[in-house]
Amino acid sequence: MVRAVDHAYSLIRDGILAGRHEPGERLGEAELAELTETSRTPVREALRQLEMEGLVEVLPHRGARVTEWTAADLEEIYDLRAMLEAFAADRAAGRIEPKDVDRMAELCDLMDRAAGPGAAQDLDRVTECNAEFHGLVRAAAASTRLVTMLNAVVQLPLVVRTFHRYSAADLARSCAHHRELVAALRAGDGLWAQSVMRSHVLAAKAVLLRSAAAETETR
Amino acid sequence: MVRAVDHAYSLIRDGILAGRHEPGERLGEAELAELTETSRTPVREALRQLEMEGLVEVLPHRGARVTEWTAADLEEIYDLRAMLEAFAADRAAGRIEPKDVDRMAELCDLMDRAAGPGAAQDLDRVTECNAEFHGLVRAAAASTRLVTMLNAVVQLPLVVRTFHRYSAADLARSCAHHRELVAALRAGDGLWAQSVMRSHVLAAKAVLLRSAAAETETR
DNA sequence: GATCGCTAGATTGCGTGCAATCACGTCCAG
DNA sequence: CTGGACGTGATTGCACGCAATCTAGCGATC
Repeated sequence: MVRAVDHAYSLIRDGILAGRHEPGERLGEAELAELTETSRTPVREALRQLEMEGLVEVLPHRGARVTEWTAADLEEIYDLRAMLEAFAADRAAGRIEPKDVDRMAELCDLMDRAAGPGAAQDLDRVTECNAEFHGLVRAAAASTRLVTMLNAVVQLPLVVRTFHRYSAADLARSCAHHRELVAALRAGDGLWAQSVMRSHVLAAKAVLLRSAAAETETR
Repeated sequence: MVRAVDHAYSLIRDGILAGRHEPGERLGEAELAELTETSRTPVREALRQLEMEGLVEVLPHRGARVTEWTAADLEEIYDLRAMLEAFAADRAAGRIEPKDVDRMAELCDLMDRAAGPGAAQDLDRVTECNAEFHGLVRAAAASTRLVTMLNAVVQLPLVVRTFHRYSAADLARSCAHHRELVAALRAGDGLWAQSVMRSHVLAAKAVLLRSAAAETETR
């Protein structure tokens, strides 16, 4: 059996990311303890951890709430992420192993297939491959602190189920970025890798803000 | 009375930063509970928080230790910090209030005086002013997540009492950077501010690595 | 003599009880 | 009818106890 803290942590975290807990919703310790089948102690520690990662906000004597994001927050987060991912790509270019680059190329193929139009399209699979792809870059950057920071900044926008907002053109551009990044890493060119990665994240930011604006329109 | 968690947190944190706890030293929960005059519960929460900030490492069932830093770690941290502080300076250039820029200019004068040679030199006072100076930049950047990340990355090197390693020339350059940053912010030029800030942090990194190398020599 | 296993002590992980604090509804005064 | 004080219920913050796990020291076996 794993530790109760980790169990509670991933259960609460997944609950937020999957949308089972609305932003702004109150998270009572007793309630979560029942949900995770543990006591309040591990729940409290898990909440502290989630607070550090920005997924929840806890106020003294007032409990925890799921963090709410404004459009300005999202913009800020994506700018931060663009910078951090670019930095990671730069470092990765000088350290990544050929076999990891090969795996990234494989993932590109998988994503191409899963992102293709028609009934076979499987956006959840794309999300999965995308996560592994970027995970390889971060791992190659070999910086524990950078990874921690990126985790904090990357998980948040997952709440909005990003790929479902992508148009066919957006998806195509994203795949092109991935392939170009593989080329840059294979060439060991940090400046190139960094630049592609920045474009990649800023393009994602544009998609998100566009579709967020569209949502506001229709209300 | 403030919360026991905060009390324990700052006490342990200060203890590490002031060098009362050696890197690698084991931090027992019972021991810390006695030290902070609370029970193990708030100590545990404080340790979790410190782990997130990278000051301690906790292993399951094996307790917490003060984090040890290698030269490669320090280099990595300063590169990260250079990037984050530069980003903050860029954002600050577009948002900072004139009165805050004025205060920064004042702080430059104070630092000049405290850093001057002779018996009146007061490096702790320089450290203090320096902290307020950079704090104003970060506050003006208006990004809670960025501030969190910077705190995590800035506190760590404080362990090594940075300014005491500065030569007269280093100090002079640092002051020049500060004045230039004030000019860039007053001009509202984000690119300039960003560039100066990057230089400033990378210069600090060079000082640190140089003096760390010298220490290794003499051993 | 070295390595492995075992036992004892110590330490962490977790559950639970109690006091402090907060939110909310009610009552009273203006 | 509105504003404020008060009381009650619910929730968090903290202390403590017990069980699970780890570390260290000792003895046995190869």
